[in-house]
Amino acid sequence: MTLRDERPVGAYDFAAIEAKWQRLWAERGTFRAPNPADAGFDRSRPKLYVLDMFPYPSGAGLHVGHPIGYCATDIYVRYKRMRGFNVLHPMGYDAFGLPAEQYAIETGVHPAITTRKNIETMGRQLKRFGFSYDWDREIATCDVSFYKFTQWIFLQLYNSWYDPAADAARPVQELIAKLESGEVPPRVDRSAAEFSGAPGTGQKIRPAPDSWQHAGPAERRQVIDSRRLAYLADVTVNWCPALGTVLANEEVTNEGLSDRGNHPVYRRPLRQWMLRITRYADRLLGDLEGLDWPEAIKSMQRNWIGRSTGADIDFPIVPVGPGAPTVGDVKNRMASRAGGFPERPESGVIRVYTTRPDTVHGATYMVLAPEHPVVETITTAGQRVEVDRYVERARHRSDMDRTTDTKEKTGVFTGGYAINPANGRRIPVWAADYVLMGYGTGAIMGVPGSDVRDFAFAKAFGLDIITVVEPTLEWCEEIARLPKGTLSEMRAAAADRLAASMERWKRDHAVGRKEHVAFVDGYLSSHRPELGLTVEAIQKLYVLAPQVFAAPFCEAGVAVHSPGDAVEPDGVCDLNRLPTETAKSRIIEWLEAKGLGRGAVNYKLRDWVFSRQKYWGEPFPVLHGPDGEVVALDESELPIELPELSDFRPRSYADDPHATPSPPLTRVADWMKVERGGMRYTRDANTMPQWAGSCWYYLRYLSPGNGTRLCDEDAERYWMPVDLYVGGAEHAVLHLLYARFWHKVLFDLRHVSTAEPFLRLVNQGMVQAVAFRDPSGRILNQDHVRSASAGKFESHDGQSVEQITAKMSKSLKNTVSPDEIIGEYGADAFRLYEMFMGPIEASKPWNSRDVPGLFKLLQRTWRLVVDEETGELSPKLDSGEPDAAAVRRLHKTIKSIGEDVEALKFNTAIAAMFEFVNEMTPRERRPRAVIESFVLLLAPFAPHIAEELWQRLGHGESLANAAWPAFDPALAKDDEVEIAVQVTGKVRARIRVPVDADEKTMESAAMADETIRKEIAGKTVKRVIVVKGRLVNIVTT
RNA sequence: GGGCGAGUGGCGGAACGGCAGACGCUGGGGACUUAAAAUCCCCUGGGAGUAACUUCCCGUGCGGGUUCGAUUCCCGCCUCGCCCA
Repeated sequence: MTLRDERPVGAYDFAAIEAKWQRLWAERGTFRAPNPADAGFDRSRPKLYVLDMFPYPSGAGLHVGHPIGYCATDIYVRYKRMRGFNVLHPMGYDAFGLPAEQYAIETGVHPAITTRKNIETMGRQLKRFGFSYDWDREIATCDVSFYKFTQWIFLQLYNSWYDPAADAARPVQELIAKLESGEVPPRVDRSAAEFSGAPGTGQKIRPAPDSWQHAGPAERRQVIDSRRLAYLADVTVNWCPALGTVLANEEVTNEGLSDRGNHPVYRRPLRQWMLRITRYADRLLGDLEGLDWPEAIKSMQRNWIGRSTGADIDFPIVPVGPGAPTVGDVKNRMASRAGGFPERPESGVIRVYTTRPDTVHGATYMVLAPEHPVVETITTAGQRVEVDRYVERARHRSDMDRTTDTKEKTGVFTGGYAINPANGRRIPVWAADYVLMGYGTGAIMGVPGSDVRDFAFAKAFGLDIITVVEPTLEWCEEIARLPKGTLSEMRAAAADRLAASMERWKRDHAVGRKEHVAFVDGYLSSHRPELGLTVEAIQKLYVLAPQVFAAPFCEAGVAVHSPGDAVEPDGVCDLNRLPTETAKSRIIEWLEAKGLGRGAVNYKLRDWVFSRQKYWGEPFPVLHGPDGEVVALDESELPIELPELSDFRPRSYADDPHATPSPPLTRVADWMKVERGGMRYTRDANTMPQWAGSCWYYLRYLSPGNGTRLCDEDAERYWMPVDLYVGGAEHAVLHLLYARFWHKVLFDLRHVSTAEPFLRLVNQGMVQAVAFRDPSGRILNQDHVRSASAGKFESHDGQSVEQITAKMSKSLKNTVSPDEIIGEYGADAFRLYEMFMGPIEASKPWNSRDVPGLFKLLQRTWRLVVDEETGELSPKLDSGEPDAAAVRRLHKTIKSIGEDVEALKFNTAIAAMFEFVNEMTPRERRPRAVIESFVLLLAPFAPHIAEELWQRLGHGESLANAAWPAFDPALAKDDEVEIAVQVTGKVRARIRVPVDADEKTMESAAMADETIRKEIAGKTVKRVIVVKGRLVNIVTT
């Protein structure tokens, strides 16, 4: 006989109840949200758009971590519906992407089929939770009806340019008009991405035409194409010939091999679609201010955008070879830059970007990224072999690896020299991979006295180090503080170390630096270890001999040696004794006046590489012409459907770094070839990255059936922006930044009405797993552990084990499927437990042992209403006038739950429910009106049982739209409260006073208490602090 | 290395600068039962003392500070997590 058969007829049968109400909600369309134009729409109600980050439909199904955010938003929207809001709460699938394609390669099953199947499975799982989504609005990004508009948005990007005058994206037609009128000069806008330096891949950049009128069609096209928000460029990518694809940085190991398969990866330029997100950097940065997002996410985005201010400076290259101009000629040419600072660096100069132009006098060398085009031309015959070898090796290293400063610095001297424009000094030009082509101009001025990496580089290769910023005394104090030992030991060690390195330095650098040598000698004689190292001595030492230090001073200070003592006096910019900020603006003024440089803003943010050499994604709606020209398709030609393909494998090129990748789509020959107007075109064989669909899916929910527009205009104006967006913090940067970017483009082009898509963002925490560790360090899953006594656990073989928190993972066998929990306790109990675990933003461990507690709450609620033996309403329900105590408890509960749900503090809201049920359970008479109100309070959290109880209590309508119980503060108020009486901060007594007793009354009641009288006897009362309704603190001497 | 966040009973966690540990789990005791399960009630931070308690002491990672009063605010340190490098 099973347990189930023994249960009384009226027992809480969650399985039947949940199935019944899920069916009824679907049949009745309870959660259908009408759009403004639809029947049944009520404009008098306020709107609320609550969005969950949609899932990728993986074959593995959900584990208990996934739905935690969905539970939270469902409670919130169910509550808001009861408060009279029109709620939009949709769900869909992020269905294009790599895992499906990977699976297809392994099994040969078409990704469309597996994806469809996974969506069905996941949909079934999601529906078991009883979420109140409007399922009529379900979308999947891989549906043609959806990606038609992803392609449409791409066309919008392609057909737009960023108009600096409007500070917005505008149609390309406007650019053409401005070019024709001469308002905009016919300049080719080359991006840093395109300026990748490796020759021979892309189109030749033609020189800018003198005027639009005289430009030929190809020149005109280039001017326009170079301004589009979507453009083709040769960018440096991680090319893995063996896998036949380009890899993301995360997919490349530190050794420069592919994450999967350990194949060599090469950094090489490849022609890719790029999106000009960098034009939006300032707006993406500025508009963060108005968003109600977690500070951590905002700062991650700020960090990612990485705006910095500084200057671009041109360093002329010292010419070599017979008949070359002299250094003097070059200086003269630079001095006569009457036309100001050129927009693009002319040949013969190296342009750098620096955030510290004030330190330019301290630039003692230059470094070019190995990919920099000047490396090719500046390298002297003698250095050629070494440079080529170095450049080749650098191609294998990832950016991450190259810039990690724990690694030894590498580099090679090119043999060439440049001239420091600030002081006329000749300085060597190096190539080194710690400089990246993608940041700034791909070249830097080396200022070892003021930059950590330059300092390490200069030390490693014996380059000059000059201090141009005097360190602050605070910094010198830090330096004087050494880790261990007594003060005198520390000083002795510091002095010995300094003395030793100074001796070395004296040997190497004595010539021509009399002052320095004199100082060092003086220092050694007067600051022997026993005398100690003063902070002032350290400061002076750094100014004169920075090379003896372990690290440079890189903060703001006061300029020195700017210029130093050995330069030509005429026309230099004197920065000495200026604080860093003033020095920066002074030198920028000077550089701009001379045409040698200009103030500049730089971003870490790069333009977005938008092509993938994959099959399972959105095809690009463009054609490539025979001359390399791009023809964007007309909107009316959309969608461009992804063609059928049976072999998804990318073509492998063994280990040929120069092979051209051929994405899977190139194999669909008849699809690739297009003929129109007698001309032969080919399609673009790349597809869009997985981010594309998720960049705008929230707009498609607004009217998923619309076949002609991405969304209805009036629906967009009504529902947008998203009021609350809930999802994991792992999307903090990429998804949320890309989506904001697309949204702003659509906003500029007047397709949407708000500048930002997501007003409020909440990140749910991760769900971890409870695990146990035995004395040998083995991790056990909780099925192999039993609890021995309070807090003590032991394994089945009797060893005592320790409870720990671990990641939920398949390998540890500690994943929990929601299906198991729902099967045993029901969806309502599951939802309650997920929310009771702790604050929504916190990561916390799942503990299945705790679930029955929430199940019991529901059972006890059930028994408040239903007599289990008979299945009838409980005879203890009392239809008479509710008593004051019950009413008071009810109103306290209304207040707690209401406030907590508004603040998304669901764990404490559930605690209030426990308190209510604990108080009602022992009662012989339970006021029916009070219990009915409680059922409404429970409804957002445990909707199935609440609907069932509501119905049994005689209500014909669903409570989904019933009014939330009104809170009356007067009814929630207690008559008396217990307050604490402290004597000098220590609680000595607790007394009861009327709830609105004033300060005087409270004080005299406290003074009247016997223990307090004894406590303060013989002491002088200095002061009495009274906090109304809380405590009295008597301060005695 | 830098930035951000977090450290509270055996566990998950509560606490507008005002009685630390709400609420749940675990554990203990009791009622009901022939018995068990279920259910209901009571206790459950540590220590000390008492015949009884309306007793005392300690306690929110560590060390300081501000305050009548600090889990909460400020400074320094330690540990863990996340992001960036």
